[in-house]
Amino acid sequence: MKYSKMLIPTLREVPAEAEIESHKLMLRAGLMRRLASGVYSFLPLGYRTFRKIENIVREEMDRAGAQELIMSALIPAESYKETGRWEVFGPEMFRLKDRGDRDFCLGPTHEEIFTQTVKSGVKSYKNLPMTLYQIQTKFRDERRPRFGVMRSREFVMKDAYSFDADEQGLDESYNKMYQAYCSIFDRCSLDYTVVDADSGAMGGSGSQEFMVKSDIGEAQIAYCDSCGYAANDEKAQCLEQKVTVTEPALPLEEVETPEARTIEQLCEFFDCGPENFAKTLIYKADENIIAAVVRGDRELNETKLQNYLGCIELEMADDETIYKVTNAKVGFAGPVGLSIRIIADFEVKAMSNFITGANKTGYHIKNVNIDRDTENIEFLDIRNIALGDSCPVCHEKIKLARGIEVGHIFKLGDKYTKALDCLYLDANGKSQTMLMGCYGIGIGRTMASVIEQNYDEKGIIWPMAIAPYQVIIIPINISDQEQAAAADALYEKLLSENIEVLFDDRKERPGVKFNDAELIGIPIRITVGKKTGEGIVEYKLRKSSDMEEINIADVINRVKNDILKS
RNA sequence: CGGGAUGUAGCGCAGGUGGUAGCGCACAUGGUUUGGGACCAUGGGGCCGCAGGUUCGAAUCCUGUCAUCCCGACCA
Repeated sequence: MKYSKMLIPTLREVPAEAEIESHKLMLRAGLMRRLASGVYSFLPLGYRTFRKIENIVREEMDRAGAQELIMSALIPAESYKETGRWEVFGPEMFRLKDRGDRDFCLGPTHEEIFTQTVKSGVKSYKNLPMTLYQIQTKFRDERRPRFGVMRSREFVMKDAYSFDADEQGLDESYNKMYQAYCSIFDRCSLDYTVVDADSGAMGGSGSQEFMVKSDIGEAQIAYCDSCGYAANDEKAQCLEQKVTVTEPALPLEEVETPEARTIEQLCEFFDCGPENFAKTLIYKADENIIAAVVRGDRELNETKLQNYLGCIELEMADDETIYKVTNAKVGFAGPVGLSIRIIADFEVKAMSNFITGANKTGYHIKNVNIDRDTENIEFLDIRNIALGDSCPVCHEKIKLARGIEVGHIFKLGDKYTKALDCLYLDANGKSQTMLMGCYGIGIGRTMASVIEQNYDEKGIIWPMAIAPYQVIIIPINISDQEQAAAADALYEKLLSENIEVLFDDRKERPGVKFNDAELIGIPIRITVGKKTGEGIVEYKLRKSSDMEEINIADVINRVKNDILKS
């Protein structure tokens, strides 16, 4: 392709809308433009990479035996009403009505639609297992779209759904997808980690996320270098600590703490660290009010608590409710003398002579010992794992990192197939419910993650497999007959060898061309300059700082070689 | 949804005691240039987010509204 004919609106300056590197670079390199918050258009250069990622996904899905199809993004409400998700999705679903006032939505995910399709088309165990997928646009009206295409409201996702006769089959289908995902992300040159994820209150026997470690990631992951354990922090298990030091239990003492209600204020007031407190959080779990107690310096893990309680909704209680159950304003709740159900983290059991709220506005209690001072407390793991905690597998120190979720694989079991009566007849002619798995990859997010891991101060450094073009030819002076002719001949030659080449035929100064080539991240750069007469051109890889002069006749082989090697 | 900030040319920004708009880059034309974002000259481009209000007069002051971004909350 001739550069002069292409729409590549590179920007020198960073648009004010972008905060993170991948977002800035995607705008600066002319890969995409914003249309509305969380809605983006891909421009020609960006779309080439986008399609390459799609194709890698497609090839690996096909190789794993999955079949591609495409569903409508416009879906009638009935499809979601049967499983209750028309309500569950709430305002996150883009809803609309047709001229006859019938409810529709733009699909946020397609479990129901695939299940219906399989239900009507598959009747016998002989047709199972079956895995179907699509690469299609999803719509979610996110509360807060952010970081460009990382969290957008309209995004392309590959979503696959497997249907099996039994658990063993589901495991096999799941493992095939796991392998396919590894191949996909390997081919995209992504450095990723697979972590255990929470499978939600609705059951399911397993779920894993493919995470790209990055400071801008929205998920916290815990991992262990010595045994390889890795989990999303919603899932990462905190071990029950052995009680090692036991101070003699001191008598309870009520202390007036008029202006201290946060842990920070209390530390100052009592002149001690946050680990000497236990904080008591009042929650509304469906229709019940409960208290959750964790050490002062810990974070409550709502997912763990919700899974334990088995409730549909879990939210912090409002001030009024807190006053009703604790007899005190917010900030003075404590487990001692509290009459509602109390769930405490394991760690609280190991604490001695700690401080908690007194359930009396303006007062705290010192020297609390949970076993002595309270009863009927349920102890379990309800806190977030923290740096330096023990690995639940090998007991070494846990490390923390942030991650971008680029893929998620999930054993759904019979959640949807049961609700929608997706049945098959087994070998005995008996009706059985199919078991389902679902598997997603965000295409745009994957693209942004690759950039997040592959850039320098000059711009993007595309891995060969997904670069918009493999080679860029830069004639230093296009007005120079000899250079122009040599560059053009080289261009035609590369094209005839089916190499994807961008020919920078613009009448620009060399600096402009070099800077654009580096910004858009083309892996191989061939400069046709003053040694053209001697049959010499310059050859440089984007990812390396070495530049060498090679004979024009050797270029083709060199390029082919570098493409093969990558 | 709570907190914070910003809307002036394609991009980045200035202007602000009220008098109908400016800089850099980009763009167009001509010329000089040609190995790391050239120079000179000329030129095109703006309902100053939108709507009300105050005023003889509003980019500027007031009110409302919309949009965008950041932090948080929430969430397949």
